[in-house]
Amino acid sequence: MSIHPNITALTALLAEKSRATILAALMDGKFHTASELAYMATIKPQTASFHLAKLVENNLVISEKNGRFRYFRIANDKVANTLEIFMSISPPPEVRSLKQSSQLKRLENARTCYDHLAGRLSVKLTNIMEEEGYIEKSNKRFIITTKGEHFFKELGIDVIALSKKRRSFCHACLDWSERTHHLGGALGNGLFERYLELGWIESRENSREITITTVGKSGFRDFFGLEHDLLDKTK
Amino acid sequence: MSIHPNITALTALLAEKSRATILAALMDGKFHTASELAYMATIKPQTASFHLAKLVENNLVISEKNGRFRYFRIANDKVANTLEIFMSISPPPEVRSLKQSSQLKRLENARTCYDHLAGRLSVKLTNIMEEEGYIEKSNKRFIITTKGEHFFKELGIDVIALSKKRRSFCHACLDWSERTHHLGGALGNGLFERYLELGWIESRENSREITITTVGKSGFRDFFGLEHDLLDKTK
DNA sequence: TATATCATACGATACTTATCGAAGTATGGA
DNA sequence: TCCATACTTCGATAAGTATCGTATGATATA
Repeated sequence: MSIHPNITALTALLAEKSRATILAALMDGKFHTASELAYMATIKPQTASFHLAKLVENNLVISEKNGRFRYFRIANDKVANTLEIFMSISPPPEVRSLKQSSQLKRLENARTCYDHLAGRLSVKLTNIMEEEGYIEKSNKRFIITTKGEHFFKELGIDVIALSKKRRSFCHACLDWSERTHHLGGALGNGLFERYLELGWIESRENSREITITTVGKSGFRDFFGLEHDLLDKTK
Repeated sequence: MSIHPNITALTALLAEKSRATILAALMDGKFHTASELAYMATIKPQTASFHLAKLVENNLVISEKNGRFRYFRIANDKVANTLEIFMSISPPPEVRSLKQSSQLKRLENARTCYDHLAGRLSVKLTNIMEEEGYIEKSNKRFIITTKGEHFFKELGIDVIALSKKRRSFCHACLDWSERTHHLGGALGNGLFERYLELGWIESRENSREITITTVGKSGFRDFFGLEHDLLDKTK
């Protein structure tokens, strides 16, 4: 007898090309309409609807109705995290073009994980925050120090408002390209939104790719002491 | 377009009950015959053969012929590690009996991960070795210190012989019940074999479960300073 | 009110694949 | 040499399911 025979329940959902494509598309953390997802997976809307119903039924995806549109999104950060794991485990696609290769590199450098930053940039920033004593790792989460409270306030983040949100506040999220932790949860999301607001990073349409702007380079250097050269070098 | 659409290749193999059962059975790191696996998955030998061929074809499993028997085993520690992840992600089975519940607890306490120790015991030992300065974590692996070389020699482990094996020597293996790292690779395997040899632990037939003997309790206390009480308490 | 758009429901179809019986191959022992 | 055992190959079958055409319901716009 096996120990965890339930593997099939989850994997069966991912073992289908169309569903996998839909989920991968949703991994940018944004809402998408059914037609949009159908187009991305190159299937008819009925088929997408069929798959989305299954994903909703199994609590991987939630939907929100708005007028005649229905918007779909990954259900929660736990699901997003699990999908990140699956993606990192699965063999990377054969690199056919130079374009694809550099796209992969950029993804490893900085990408979204559901609703916060992931990749090399995210891990670096998290490490710096830990070294500087803004946050401390405790068990499987981070806690904010008083020094950290000042830092986040200066950055323009309302820590108190964030902590009131009904979700894990300061979650240590496993980063799968870097094989270590980065900051997730409400604070991770708050930081991500703030970077966008400040124009430090830019999120591209229909992609999880994140680009660091010139303003961002200065910002991350001034606030975090992050030398941007570090990011370009692999390991 | 998705980034890693190859998820399907792996998940499709795991999405099938019989194959999942076979793989789970093989996760004890030992060789098993085709008939044995067929029996465990409650399918006919032909069907098992069919599945095993697929698993071999996709490099998840390797086979070795010995007389009229054919022995199957997980291909390598990377595959084993990946399967560990899948198992930890998938929802645990509903606990129906007291027996099953205590079995689960014992598995979380100490089990095999392919060919080395995993679970609470393994993580504790790894932490101690790191704190005592026998090993140091560097990037995604461990390195042995000179102090550590003495320690392992005293334990009766030939570090030099192990380092000559053509496999990752001192791999930091992610532990999925504990959500942190434990020691894998050739050294992890060497330690595991040595514990068995010393009679500190016992491996049960057809199970990944590991039990710590009375001799083992003293051994782990004397050599590692591990108080066995620590293991019984959850977190 | 009429019409176009978005999404879902239903039914038919075609494709995939897990399963097993029957037959075939390889090996070891009597 | 003969037979039992272990495993694989082949072919047939049955079950599951992804897909799409058609139709229906809901909503926005004109």
